[in-house]
Amino acid sequence: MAKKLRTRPPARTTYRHGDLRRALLGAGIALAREGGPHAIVLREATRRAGVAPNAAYRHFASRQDLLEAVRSAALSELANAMEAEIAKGRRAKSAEEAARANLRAVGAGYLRFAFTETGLFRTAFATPELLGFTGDPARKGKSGLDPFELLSAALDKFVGTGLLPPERRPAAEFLAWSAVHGFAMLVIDGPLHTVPRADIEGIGARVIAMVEKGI
Amino acid sequence: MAKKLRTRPPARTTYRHGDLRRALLGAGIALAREGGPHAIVLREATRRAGVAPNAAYRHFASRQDLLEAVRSAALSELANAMEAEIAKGRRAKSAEEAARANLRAVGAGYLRFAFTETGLFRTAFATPELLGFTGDPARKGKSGLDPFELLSAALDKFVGTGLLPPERRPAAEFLAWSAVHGFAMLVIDGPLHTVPRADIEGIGARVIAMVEKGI
DNA sequence: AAAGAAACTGGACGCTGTCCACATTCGGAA
DNA sequence: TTCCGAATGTGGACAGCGTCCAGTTTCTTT
Repeated sequence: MAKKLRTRPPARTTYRHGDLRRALLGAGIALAREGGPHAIVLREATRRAGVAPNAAYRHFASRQDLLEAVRSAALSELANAMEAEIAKGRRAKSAEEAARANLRAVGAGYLRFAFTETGLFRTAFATPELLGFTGDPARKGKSGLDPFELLSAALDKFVGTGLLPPERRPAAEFLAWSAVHGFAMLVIDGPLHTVPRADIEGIGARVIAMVEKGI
Repeated sequence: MAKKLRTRPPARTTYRHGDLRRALLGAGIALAREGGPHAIVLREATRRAGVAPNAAYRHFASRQDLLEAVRSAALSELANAMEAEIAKGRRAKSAEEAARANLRAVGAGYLRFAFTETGLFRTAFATPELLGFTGDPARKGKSGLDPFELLSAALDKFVGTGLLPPERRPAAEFLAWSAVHGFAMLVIDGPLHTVPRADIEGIGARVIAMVEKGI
C-alpha cells in the first residue's frame, strides 16, 4: 500500500495553520475510512495536514483522543445513514405498517452503513477501553438523535401501535441491536465475509425479520 | 499496569530452549487473556520465554502468525466452553425439549465464555484482514466440533424435532449467531458495559429467546 | 569426524506515540 | 503603540515495536 505521498497540502506559508484541529480530524476520518481505527495514526494525520507531529498535541491530548473524536464523527454519520433510510420509506400507510417500516429502516440503514463505510463503522465501535454512550452532541445525526436513540424511537412506535406489549419494551433495543450489530460483524470480518453481497442482503432481511418476530 | 517483571523464567542455561514454540504460544495466550489481541506483542512473548526477540521467527513467520495461532487456541477453548454448557443440561426429556435445551446451551456457553474470558473471546474474533472459518483442527473442542459446527448441530436438531421448518434452516446459524455475538459485543465493549452482570444475564436469556422464537 | 541444517543471539532500521525545550505569532493591557 | 503572556507550531530526543541480516552455537546425519 503506497500511503506515503498522499494529500500533502501545498506547504503552507504561514506559521499558523489556521484550522489545524479540523484538518487533523478530517485526516483522521479519511484514515479511518480507508483502513479502520487501526489506520488512524497521529503522525500520518499531521503529515497530511502539513504540520510537525507534535503540533497535534495542541489540539488532541493523545492519539486516543483523536481516535475518540473520529469515533464521534463516525457515529454521527451512522445516524445520518439511518435517518436517510427512514426518510426513504415515508409513505402514507397505517400506523402499524409505518412502525414496521420504521424499525426495518433503522436496521437496514445500520447495515448499509456497516457494509458501505466499513472503516468508519469499525471505528465507531472500536473500544480500547470501555465506552460510554453519552449524549455527546457530536455523535448525533441531523435529526438530533444518535443511532441508539433512533432505534429507541422506532421501538416506541412499536409499542404505540400495539405491535409490542409494553412489558416487553424495556431493554428491547438491546435485543434488536444485538442481532443487527452481530450480523454486521459477521459479515465485515467474520465467516460471512466471503459470501456474495447479493446473498448477504437476503440474510440481512431475515435477521431483521427475526427481530420483528422474536422481540 | 506493571507488566514488566513477569513470568521471566529462571534464565535457561542451555543454548536451545527446548520447546520454544509452545512457550511462545503459551505466552501469547496469557497476553491475550490479560489484554485481548492488542496485547499480543512479539517481544513481550519472547521476553517471557527468556529468549531473544528474533528467536520467535524460527517458529512464527510474523507477529500476525502468532496472533493467528492464539486465535485458534481461543476458538478451541470457546468450543470447550460451549460443550461444557451442553453437557450440563443433559437430562432425560422429550426430544423437543432436548433440542431447545441444546440450542440454549450453545448460546449460553458462548456468552459465558465471552464474559468470563473476555480477552480470549476478543482475540478469537479479531480480524486484521478477512478470516476464513476453515476446518482447522486446532480450533475444535474436545468433541471434535468447532463453535460454528456446534451451533449447526443444534439447529439440525431443531429441524429434526419439527421445531424449525426445513425451508428456514439454510443460513439459520447466521441469524442465531448474529444475535448472540452482537449481544456479547455490546456487553464487552458497547453500551451495555456498565450494566450490572445480574441484569445482563436476564437480557442474555431474552436474546436467546428471541432467536428461538424469531428464527 | 565432518558437514549441513536448525535454533538462537546481536545489532540495526524505520516506524510509532509522546516528552521537553524552543520559536513564532496573536490579542489584549499598559 | 508597545509590550507581554498565551496559544500555536518546530526540532530533537527517547523507548518500544515488528522485522531484517549476519553471525554463532548446537543437534543430526553421514
